[in-house]
Amino acid sequence: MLEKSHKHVTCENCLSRENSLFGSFCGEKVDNLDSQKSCSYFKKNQPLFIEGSSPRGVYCINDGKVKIFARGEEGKEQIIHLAAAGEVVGFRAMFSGEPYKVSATTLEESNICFIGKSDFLNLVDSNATLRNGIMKELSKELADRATFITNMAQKSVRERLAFSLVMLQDIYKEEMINLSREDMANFVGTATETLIRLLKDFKEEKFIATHARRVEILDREGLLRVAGN
Amino acid sequence: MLEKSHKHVTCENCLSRENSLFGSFCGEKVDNLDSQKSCSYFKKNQPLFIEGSSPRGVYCINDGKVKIFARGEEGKEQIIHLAAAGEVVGFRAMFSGEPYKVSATTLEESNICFIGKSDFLNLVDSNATLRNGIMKELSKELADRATFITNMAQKSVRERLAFSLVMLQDIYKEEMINLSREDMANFVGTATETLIRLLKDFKEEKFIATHARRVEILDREGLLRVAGN
DNA sequence: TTAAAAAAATGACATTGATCATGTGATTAC
DNA sequence: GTAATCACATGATCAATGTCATTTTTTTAA
Repeated sequence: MLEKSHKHVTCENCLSRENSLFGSFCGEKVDNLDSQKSCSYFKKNQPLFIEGSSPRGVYCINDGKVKIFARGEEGKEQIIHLAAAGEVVGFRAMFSGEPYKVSATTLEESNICFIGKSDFLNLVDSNATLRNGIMKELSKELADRATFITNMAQKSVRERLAFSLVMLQDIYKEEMINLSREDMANFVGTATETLIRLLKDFKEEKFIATHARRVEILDREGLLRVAGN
Repeated sequence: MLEKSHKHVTCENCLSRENSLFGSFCGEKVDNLDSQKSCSYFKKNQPLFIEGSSPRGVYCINDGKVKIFARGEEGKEQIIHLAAAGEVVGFRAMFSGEPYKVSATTLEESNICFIGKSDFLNLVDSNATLRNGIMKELSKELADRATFITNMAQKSVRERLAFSLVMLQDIYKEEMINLSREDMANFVGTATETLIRLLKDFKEEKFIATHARRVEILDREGLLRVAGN
């Protein structure tokens, strides 16, 4: 596995920056950003921030994956969003002026840069392109969540799992999906046992294959058909 | 019932404006806003915009209520948000640059003002307070939807209905809740029959009373207890 | 390498809540 | 005023899915 802990990252040659909120930055803006950020290595299952605490800044994922989740009453996690390289997480609560309503934890070892609250807010104030990018991002995510809610309310677990697997493939790209069954269940919104049973069904129906915990998508179209999308 | 069709509304003395996104406006800004808006009367169940169409501007509710909903596969509505006087609806899609992913329809007769896309975007560009208000609003709503998703995934219909009734009371204030059983079911995310049965249970347990279709909350605390919040 | 712990998998069972059928009451249109 | 339509309500049924118990496999740590 990639040894992420020794990577040295500058914003200038950060590949993840290209598609990120900071993708429009160039020249001295990049240098400026680089001087404001601090970069650190996160182990698997290490929290970036937790529900109830106050935001201190934003996290820009250079490499790795992060789950954003809320906790229901009995403490059960509901994963709201999975963030991959290039995504900036944690800025929503900074605008709302309230403590975090969700938590963020790494799903694998990750390199993640941090930008302090005031630096970030100054950037937003002084850069219209960044600002528009953020408004666009917030709006898109709002639309995504409307779909999420509708799926949750109207689709069966089987349909939601099929859809989730396709989404997961988009996040994991060429890699195989590598999530614990519990996390997967918390993403789909079901019990772990139910999730495992349905994965088995999908395996028998040749939609997927499993290699230990890793899941390989064999028939994306088929899954989309099951999902009814 | 109030005869809303003949109201004449100016932004200056619009009570709903106070708590709205435009609450910070004063002096010529208000006059300016007033000259840009057009105000119209909407009948009950009249659409403001529908899923798939492109945003032409934003709608500011002076009086009345609006449901924001998505449609699932078989066309079943899922109500994502209920908007009351003072709320501005329809601006999210304007920032995302995509067609509406949701629809908006009045729930009762309403007075609603319209501000065209370019006028609104100019306002946003030139007014930092408005902009911050919008970012705050978007972020808060994002957090609300995380809770919504978690409730959907982890709570029983009974718990969700209890919680929904409390939310509805906050929207209807001193008035009684006046929603069709179908709309209520589409808000809670259940079948109409199930909703009706549970309302009956709550009636027997003295949490609510019904007057024809109207629902009166008798025991808000009790409902919150049932909801587990 | 092996023991211990954690995660995954399977089975049995109970329960929720959706669906379909039907009836009753309220509102609308002519 | 009456028919027709729509919303509300209730009953019966059953599949989907959650829960609890147990076993097997995988991972971790000594």
